[in-house]
This record gives sequence, C-alpha cells and structure tokens, in this order.
Amino acid sequence: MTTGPARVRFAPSPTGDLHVGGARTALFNWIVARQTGGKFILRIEDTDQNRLVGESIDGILESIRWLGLDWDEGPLVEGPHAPYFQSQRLDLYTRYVHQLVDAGHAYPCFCSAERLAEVREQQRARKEPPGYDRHCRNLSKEEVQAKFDAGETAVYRFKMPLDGETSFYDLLRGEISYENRNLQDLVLLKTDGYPTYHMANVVDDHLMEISHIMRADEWIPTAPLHVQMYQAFGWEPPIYAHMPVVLRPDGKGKLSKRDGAVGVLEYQQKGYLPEAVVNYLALLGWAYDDKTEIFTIDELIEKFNVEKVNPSPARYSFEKLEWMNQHYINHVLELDDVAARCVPFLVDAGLVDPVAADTTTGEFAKVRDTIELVKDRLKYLTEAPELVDFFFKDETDDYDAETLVPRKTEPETALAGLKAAREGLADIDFSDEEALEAKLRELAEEIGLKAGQMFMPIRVAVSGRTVSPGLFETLRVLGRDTVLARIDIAIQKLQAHSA
RNA sequence: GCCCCCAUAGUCUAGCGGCCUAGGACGCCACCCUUUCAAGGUGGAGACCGCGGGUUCGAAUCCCGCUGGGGGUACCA
Repeated sequence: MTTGPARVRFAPSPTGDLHVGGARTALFNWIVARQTGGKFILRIEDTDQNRLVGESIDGILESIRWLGLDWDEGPLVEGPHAPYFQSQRLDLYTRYVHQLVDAGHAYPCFCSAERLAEVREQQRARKEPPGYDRHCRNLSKEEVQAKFDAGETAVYRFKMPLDGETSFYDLLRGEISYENRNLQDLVLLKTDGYPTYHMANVVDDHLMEISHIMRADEWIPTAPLHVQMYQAFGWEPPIYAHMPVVLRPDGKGKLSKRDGAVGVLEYQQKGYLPEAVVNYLALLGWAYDDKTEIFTIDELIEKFNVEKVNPSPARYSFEKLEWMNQHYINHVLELDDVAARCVPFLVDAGLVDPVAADTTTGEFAKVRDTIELVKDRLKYLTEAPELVDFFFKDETDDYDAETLVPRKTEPETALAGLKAAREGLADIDFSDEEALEAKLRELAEEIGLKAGQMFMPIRVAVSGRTVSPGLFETLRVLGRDTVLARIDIAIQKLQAHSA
C-alpha cells in the first residue's frame, strides 16, 4: 500500500472519553506508522465549541498512552507542524477559505439557521432530499459587500461542481464515486470563526503532510467533498482507507456509551490489560491467517495489513475481549509481570503497602508468591484482591461454621479431619508442598475420610471460603503458624456450633 | 426519501475458480483431569457460504438483480 514511511494521524475530537472504536482507529494508524518507519501524529480536533469538553483531552491522551500508542508529533511532544490543536490554528483556516473564495471555489452564505431549517422543512414536505438550496451561491460581489456592510454575519460554503462526478480510491473498497449533483455546498467556516471538520482536516492533513488517511467508515460520504477541496487547492490528496465502524453487540447501530464499557480508561479500571485490549481490537475486522490470534505488539507491527481489514462492520463482543484478557493473564504474561500489575489494585484494597510497587522489595515478593497461586484463575486484575486477601490479613473473613462441613457429611467428620490436621501438621516442613500433601492424604486415610472431605474443611479454615487456590500451595505460602492458628479457630467454631 | 458502503455458523473471521463433504476462535453442550474454583485436554451441536439469476467443464470465490444490515444526509465530528 505504500512505498515509503507513512505519515498518519489520529485526530480525536475532545467531546468525551476515547472509546474503543476510536482506539481501534488510532491503533491501526499507529501500526502503519511503525511498520513503515513513519510518523504517528496526534491532532486534537477541537473545532466545535459547543460540544467541547475541555477535561476530556487529558483522558484521551491518557487512554492512548495506556494502550501504548506513542505519538511522534502532537500535544506535549510538539513537532514541526505545531500547534496540534486546531483551535490554535484558526487564522490558517480563515486564510485558506479566502483563498478558495478568491479562486471561485467557496462563497459566503448569509442564510440564518431559521431559514435553513425552514428550507429543510419544506423539502421534507415535498419529499425532496434535504439540503441547502444554494440560496447564496450566486450573490454578486456588490450584494455580498452590502450584506457585510449591513453587519450581517456569514458562513463560508464550498462551491461544489453541479455536474460530473467525484471519485476516490479507498484502500479497502477500491473505487468509490459520487455524482456531484447529489453533493452539497457544505459549510467550511462557521460564523464563530471556527472551521468545520471538512476545512480543518483538509488543510491540516495537507500542511502536516499526511500520507494516509485512515479514519472511520462514517466519513465516506464526505470524502468526495474533501477530494474536491484538494482539487480546488491544487493539492495532492492522501491515500484513503476507511475503517469499518464498530457495531453494538446486537448489531443494531454503532457502539456507544449506552452499550456498556466503551471508554478505554474504563478497561484500565476494570483490570484489563492494554495488550489484551489491543490484541482484541486488532482482530476486530482483521485476521492474519486462519489460526493465529494472539499477537504481541511487535507481531502486529510485522503482520498487520490495512488492506486486509474486512470492510464490513463488525460487532463488538465483550465476551471475547474478556476471554482475551484472561488468556493474557493466564498464559501470555510472566508471573512477575502479572504480579506487578496487580500491585496497584492490592494497594487500593488496603492489602499491601505501596512500596510493593518496587519489585526488589520483600513486599513485592509476597505479592508474587500469592499471585502465583491465582494467576491461572484471574480474569481481571481487579479480582486479585478478593482472591488473595486472606494471605495479607491477620484473620480470614468471618465465615459460618456450616461452611466447614462439606455437603453430605456430618459436622463430626469435619471436626475429626481438622483435629487430625491440627496435630499431624504441627511438625511438618511447610515449605515442602509434597510433604504437606502426603501427610494430609495419609491422615485422611487413617481416619477413613475421602480426600475431598478432608481438604475442604481445611480450605475453609485457612482461607475463610470454599473457593481458593490449591490447598497445599496455600498452606505453604500461609506458613505453619497462621495455618495452625486458623485451624484452631475453625475447631472452636465447629464445637460451638455443634454444642 | 435520497446517496454510499457491506453481506461465510449466535459473534469475530480464514477462504481470493478446482486443495471446501467450508478451516480457526469466542460463546454453548458433553466427557476427561481434579482437593474447591479456574485453567487445560478431548469430543459435539451450530453455515444448504442472505436470495435469485447468469459466466464457467467447475463458484463461497467473477458479473447482474433483489433482499437484509450499516453509514451519511448539520454553522457535530
């Protein structure tokens, strides 16, 4: 698709959180930049003062950063085409609009919002396609001057050719063409002096030397306008590749906030790994072959091919993403890595000291030892605290004596098992998991219990719950003192219960 | 309404004229492993490749129509 280094851009509009659909577009752009040794440019399209949510910019930058998509030019890092906020480039757009006006490709339009609404209303009543009626397109120089002199404000519209057709090549779909007579004289510059997306994006993409425009599907209908603008300016248009939109899980419309977690940062908070999110997003509409689906970021850079992105819209699946996340935690990341990523969540839960963030500390070692036991059953990092809390607390959470008694057994059975364990484990080497297991199995046999009947009460006694990591490794990590003390408590509980 | 895009199982997809009695994954169902829960292993159900016409010795793959879905139709992006 390209011969040299690509200059691509991701241009979010700061109107809220960056959501996964946008993140996917950003990812594809970033990958293309990296695989061609090009540049990934981040540009903030803050051209709509009404929808602007100032604080959202930080969140968007944080989201992109969290995903690991570093940008070469843009906010904070700047670059040769600064500023990268369109609100700081207003004079440029004004200048270029006037260039179009002078060349006869744009014109001021004095129509009020009311008149436009009225025109649309009438068109609808007559069942005609809605759109601007080009009322001001042929105003004479004198008429225009008179209106400005009278203090009227104007927007500037592009003077779309009335006949002929406009076509462009889309990397995923091939040639796409539109008949000009169906195209509109869209607004380029608004009355508040801000440009519309069309103006800002064409001017900036050209000035910033963007080579490939990879953006969402929804932009296809306005692409011919952009192509006409490039022509009017006498500029070479970039290569286009429109990414299919991400649909709601039920397929009924674009994915939006209403459909659950769609903000990138929500995934961070919910204990997802950026690697898993990236991997899932890459697979949404793209596949390398008929088998592979786990890709490191470097493999994506090596194997991804924009031209193979499936042009049909894809539904978003929370289930598959969840599976992907679990797969990464269970099978892709190394233990130390998972442990380190769990630390913030454990700290938040008040279980470990913040110094555990330093992987050379004993605190971290303890975290690693416990995470090792639950790594293969974690779906989200957020589950870590609830799975390992009993290793860090002095006592287990309170539990009902009943839970010490496995189904279909009597309290006496559980009590006998616990007492046997209490004695039998007293002088066992707790660092030796196999010895622990051998001893417990031996004790079970001695008192005529099945392994499960013996193990469950102990599990509950030491962890306070019926679901826990493997028993013997749990005992090993807990250590003799804690284990014996907790068994004592369990025995008391059971005796009190039966009395 | 008009314009544009898309079309392989519930979902994401492989396939780019014969290798397809359509492959993989998620989800689902069994069974195995097993000290709980996961993970893992094995097997299974699930697609007349949206429908109808062509082209061809041969079509999921090429062409046309239809239907369906999605997008756009703003002084929003």
